[in-house]
Amino acid sequence: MFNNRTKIKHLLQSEPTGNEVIVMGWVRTFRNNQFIALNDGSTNNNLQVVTELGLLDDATLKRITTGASLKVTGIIVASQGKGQTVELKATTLEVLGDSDAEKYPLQPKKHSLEFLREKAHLRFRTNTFGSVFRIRHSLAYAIHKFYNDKGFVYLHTPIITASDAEGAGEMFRVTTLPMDGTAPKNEDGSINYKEDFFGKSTNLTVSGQLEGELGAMAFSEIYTFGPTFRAENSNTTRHLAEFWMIEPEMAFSDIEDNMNLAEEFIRYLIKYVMEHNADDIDFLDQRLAEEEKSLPQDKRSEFGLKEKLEFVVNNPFERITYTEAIQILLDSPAYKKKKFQYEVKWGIDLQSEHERYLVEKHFKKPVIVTGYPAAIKAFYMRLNDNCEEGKQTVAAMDILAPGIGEIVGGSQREERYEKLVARMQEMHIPVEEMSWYLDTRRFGSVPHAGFGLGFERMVLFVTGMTNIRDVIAFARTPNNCEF
RNA sequence: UCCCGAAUAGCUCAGUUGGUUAGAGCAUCUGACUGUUAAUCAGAGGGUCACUGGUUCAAGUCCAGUUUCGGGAGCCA
Repeated sequence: MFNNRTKIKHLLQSEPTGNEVIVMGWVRTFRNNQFIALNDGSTNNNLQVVTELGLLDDATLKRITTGASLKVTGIIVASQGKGQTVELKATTLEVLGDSDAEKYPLQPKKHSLEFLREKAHLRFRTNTFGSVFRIRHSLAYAIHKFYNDKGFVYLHTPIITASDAEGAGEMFRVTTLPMDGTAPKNEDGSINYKEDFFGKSTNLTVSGQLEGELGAMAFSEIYTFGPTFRAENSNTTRHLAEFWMIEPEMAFSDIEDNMNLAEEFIRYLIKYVMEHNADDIDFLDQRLAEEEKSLPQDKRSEFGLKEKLEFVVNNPFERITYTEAIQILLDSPAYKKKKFQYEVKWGIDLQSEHERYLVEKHFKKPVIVTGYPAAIKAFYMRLNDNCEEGKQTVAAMDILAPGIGEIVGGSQREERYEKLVARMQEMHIPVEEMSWYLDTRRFGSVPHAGFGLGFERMVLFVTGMTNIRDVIAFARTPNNCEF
């Protein structure tokens, strides 16, 4: 019975046909006892519902409050007012759900993002979060479309894993053993995980990459897209304890192919959203422009949101090696004026301030850095041949985005069995436990490469939002697991 | 985890060198108006000044600790 309704987005694009339609939605504001701004989440633009005098009794009028849900039957007519071309002249109106005006937290005014973060269950009903989450949806859809169209197989890698060799940070433990001290113990007093649900110690995944590689060794190209968990005590605007990650993995590919795919991928996603969510991008663009007005001159960004997205779509990313990056930093005015807090020399991991300088000051566009020192990168990355003495590098690549920092991290994988095993031993990775992984190098090993793209960081970049907690529905961060 | 900052009405914020009864706009409620666009006009209600302790004749204001939030750093996507 509810399916004969018309969506507001559709109605707003239609002519004043004089046809009778049914709409349902939530009241944003009620003006003049006569004009209802109704929203159903299909767009930020509200439908103006006009109730003529005498249509509704006083008791019903009082129930039309911000947040209340309505079913309205009416005629689509040309609007006499200025803010819209068509409006709905109501013939019948039913309040589906009341919303106590004294208790409903959202007002028809601008709220701070901090306040709305505490009301995450209701913030979808605001323009900003409406736009953000419609865009998030579009991005998720576009990701599947991109890889599907290229013939990649969507592989669901496990959420629960016994592998603790991924080396990507602290993990959340998964167990059914009691926490009150009565868990079975070994002779040395440590917990006996043989008695646990899986017969071993298990955790939530920090990456699907290693399993992804197994898939790539059969399907040639796979991608994963799922939740990832890191138990790091990170309190920043770009880290979550539970986040989503896309990890493509391609056989018969090297670091060049990897960079090409990542760059094409990012550009595709931006283009898709600019085409399919133009209204939402416009809204966020204006919102950001308003925000910027209240900032001091030197804190304002050079580009508006749309300008930034268009620029990224139309200009190739800068590609430099780690060694070149270090040289640029050493030659920079910032370095000479001792502006950097951290030391710059070959062998260091690039700090935020260094990445920001390269991306925001020097190149002013996304930058792909390749060829990092082996000592600061993971065991599975392919050792580059013919390196200078003492400067062994790996075929790693990080994509650094303005305002976000690292948005992609990837590499060509070490496909040579002996070199991989030697590297694992060097880095104290338990080789026996990883024999399933090493089997790919024993049986028909091929050059292959892949990367991880942080989904929420991508949403941040496309929406121009600045806090990662505002682009995921219910953020999980240290000390916060509400809703 | 470290550094910096903040916490006053439902929301956003003001509150002077410590000194009467802590204010404004918006929201809410009551009434008026009825082609409005975050409607407008008039009136009303609304406060554990985050918490705990201290200094003082006197603390929203000063000090210490705690909690929470924000920004930055590290870890990373």
